[in-house]
Amino acid sequence: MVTRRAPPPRPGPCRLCPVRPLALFRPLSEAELDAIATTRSTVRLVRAGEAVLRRGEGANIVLTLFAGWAFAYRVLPDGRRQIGEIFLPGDLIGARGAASDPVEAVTDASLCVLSRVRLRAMLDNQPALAVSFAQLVARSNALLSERLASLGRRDAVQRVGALMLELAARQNAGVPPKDEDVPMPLRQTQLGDALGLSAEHVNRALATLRRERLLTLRSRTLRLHDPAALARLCGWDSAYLSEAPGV
Amino acid sequence: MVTRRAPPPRPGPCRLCPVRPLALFRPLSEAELDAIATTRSTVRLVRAGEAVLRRGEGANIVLTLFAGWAFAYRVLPDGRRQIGEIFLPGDLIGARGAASDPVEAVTDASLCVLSRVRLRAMLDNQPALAVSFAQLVARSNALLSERLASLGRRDAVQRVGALMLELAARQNAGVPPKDEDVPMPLRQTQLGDALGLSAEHVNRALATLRRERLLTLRSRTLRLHDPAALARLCGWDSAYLSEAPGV
DNA sequence: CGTCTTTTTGACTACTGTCAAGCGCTGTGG
DNA sequence: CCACAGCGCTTGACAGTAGTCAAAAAGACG
Repeated sequence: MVTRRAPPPRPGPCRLCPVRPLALFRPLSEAELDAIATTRSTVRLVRAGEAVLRRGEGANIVLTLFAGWAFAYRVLPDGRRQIGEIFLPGDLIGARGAASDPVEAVTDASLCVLSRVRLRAMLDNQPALAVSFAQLVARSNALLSERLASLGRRDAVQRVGALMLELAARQNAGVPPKDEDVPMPLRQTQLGDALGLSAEHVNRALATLRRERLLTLRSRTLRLHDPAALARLCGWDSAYLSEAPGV
Repeated sequence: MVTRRAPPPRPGPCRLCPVRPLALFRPLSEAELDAIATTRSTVRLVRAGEAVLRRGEGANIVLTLFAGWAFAYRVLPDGRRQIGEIFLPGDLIGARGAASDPVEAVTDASLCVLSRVRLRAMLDNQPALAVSFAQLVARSNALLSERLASLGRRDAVQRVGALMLELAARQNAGVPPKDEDVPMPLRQTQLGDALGLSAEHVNRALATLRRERLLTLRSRTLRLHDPAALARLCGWDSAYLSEAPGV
């Protein structure tokens, strides 16, 4: 039973936070951080498959993903689903406020919850924080633009390859590692929903990439055998991942 | 020759700016605005088809579109193009900084240019401005997510319909107007590049929508005959357009 | 009016989706 | 420790949507 599994790691004191360098609060000094630690309302633990943020809930809170993966999605009236942002540790969830899409956990996950009114108060007082906030959203825009290019102008094999490169790179300081095991918890159905493909076709694309000896994806683990060749095949360039200042 | 055509309107004094209610500086008082007017470095005039922002130029400047339309795009190694954000008057261009995609003018356009370092200084001093900036970036995020859903999960007719609804709504305070002429300067080739379709297929989709008496698009002018029915057909909901505070 | 761009239409190709069935791993219960 | 149940992954056959190529019609501009 899922309940038996070890829970995801709980966040500790903010000033020791291992994901802070990636997250909203990176520009703050330790002293400022201590102030926030008081402010941080709660921690949220979510199991794989459960809702991290429900429709509309974003009007009240913002979360920082501490451990685990999650994704935002939208369901069209005919039932088809499109996955938008894919969140990894350090990412900010719910930045769009009331207009935020619902978010679901891919793996068991733990998150730091911030009330939106408090966040707003903090942003009003700390311009550096507001700028950091904007930068995170700007980065998210860069990722969305890249995926838009995928859905619009890449075929199935290239889409799958480009997403694997991106997710591997985001777990490896921006560089897709060669011949190393990389966690890849997304199911093929979810990959399909993220890439605008059917799950079956994702499978066929993965088979092609495996046959070409470019990558292997088995039991939630990805291995890139030749990231450079894969990037060439997919027309993928890591530039959009850079932490380039949005302002 | 294009040069003969009347130039686009030049922006006047900031405090009288007609697009300010939509733009970055909306939260500022008239007094604060006067300070900025001094700061505003230049105005840029661009003709239809020319570059508004070149690759990498975003590292140095940010622009506010004053008049005309523009779009950001990305070119894949095989030459295919994907249009990302579509900019209308009041929109902020280049918010992603160095990572911004190149931007091209759809029509003749005029823009207010802000040096990035000055903008940064302003944001640091005016928290309201920093929050406004973050909100604009968050709104752009919402538009990108919606288009991602289009490319991933809507068929050609729905994609074209949804984009027409969005662009009509954005020119009409968020509501797609019924039976009114709406400017729609994008060529079918550009619509295709925005929607991940070939220009020919865009044309077929438009023909279908015309046949169904849902809309007419002729000589750069769009007319929605039944926005409600069109929205139903496309699974389109205007919620994502709302100016809902991102923070 | 002549030229160039944009739009339209048609025929054919190809990629991707859908439906269906079989396989396999993982975790559960005996 | 082994059989079973479920979910996820694979594979195949076929259908349908969209792309490509080609050419003509319709506008836009000088």
